[in-house]
Amino acid sequence: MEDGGGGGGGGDGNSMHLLLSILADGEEQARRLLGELPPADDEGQLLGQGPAAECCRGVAEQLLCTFRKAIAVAKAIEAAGGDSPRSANEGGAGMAGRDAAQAQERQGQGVCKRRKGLPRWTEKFRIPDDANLEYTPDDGFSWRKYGQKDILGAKFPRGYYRCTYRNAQGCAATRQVQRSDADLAVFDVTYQGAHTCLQAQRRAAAPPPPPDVQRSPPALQDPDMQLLENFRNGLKVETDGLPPPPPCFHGDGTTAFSFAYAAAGAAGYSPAESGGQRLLQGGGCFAPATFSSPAATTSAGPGYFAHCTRGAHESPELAEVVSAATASDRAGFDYSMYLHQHDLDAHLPFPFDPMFGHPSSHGQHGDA
DNA sequence: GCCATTTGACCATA
DNA sequence: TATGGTCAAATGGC
Repeated sequence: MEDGGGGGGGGDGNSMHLLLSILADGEEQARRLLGELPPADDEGQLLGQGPAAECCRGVAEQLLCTFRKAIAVAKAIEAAGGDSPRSANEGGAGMAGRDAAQAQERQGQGVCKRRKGLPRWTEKFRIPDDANLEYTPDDGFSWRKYGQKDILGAKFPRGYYRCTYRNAQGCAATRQVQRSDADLAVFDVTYQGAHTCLQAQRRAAAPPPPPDVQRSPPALQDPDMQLLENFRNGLKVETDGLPPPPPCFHGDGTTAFSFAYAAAGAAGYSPAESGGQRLLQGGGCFAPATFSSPAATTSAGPGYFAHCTRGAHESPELAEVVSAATASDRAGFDYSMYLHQHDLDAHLPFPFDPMFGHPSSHGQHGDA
């Protein structure tokens, strides 16, 4: 399934269309069922009916809602998987001239030259004004620099870092640090792969930081967060090639970047608007670009911002993740993290809010 | 001696 | 073929 999953492109597209067709059918039937039931009053009580009918209506509504969610997820997956790059795990297969250990390592870690199989997101760090030119963003993790390269069209070279514990603990996390051309005080830091090393575990075990200095890394130890992460992985979002979005102005006049409209373009999906943006203060703070909703997004201060461009590509786990996601509705899976109204309205012929339940609950994933 | 950084080369991808 | 990402030898600091 994984590589054959390589069929990821065309064959899966047909399957997805079939799936969408089935789901649409189910949705229609649920809708009809709902239509057959007497309407409810403002308080949800069925007019002139007993508890049984009320229960039926509730179930029918739930059914309709479930179908809508499933359709939305399927559409998002379909869109995200359209280009279906090969799985990173395939990277090692075609390699020649490298020793077996390297090939094995790459396969094992899902690493290929462009590491497409790993979750990828970009954050922005604003360094303190008094920082020297050698300053590099410190997210609290220990990184080892393994390369630097001049990037076409960029004034400053890009530094390549990997987790210090890559060898010792097999942590596949890497990051790329590049100073912004537009603002010397700003670094674009692209993370790829979550930390699986002990420092991530220590962080996970540590008491939560104050909301304005969120330091939890993308190493998602929490199963729910991992689920979210994995699901994100299947929803590719790229900002490359897009015109710069309008800046977001903070109250104090400073400017933060907004990458809200990542090119989910083809995917019709743009997560960053709410999913990834987080503003934090000053260099050294880590912006996990986690999955807070707009409501939960904190703006701890000017000058530091992060956005999430989960560029992960579909992964073999996606199906499993989606399955878990769709099945874990009661478990609090918040689809809105991934599927935003803007993104799906164009695809879905139904109102969106009901679809994701209670809007007020959005973004409260981390509240518990 | 160990570890991190630098840097040129290699290789995969687009 | 150009470009980006990674490797690994060389180098330097502790």
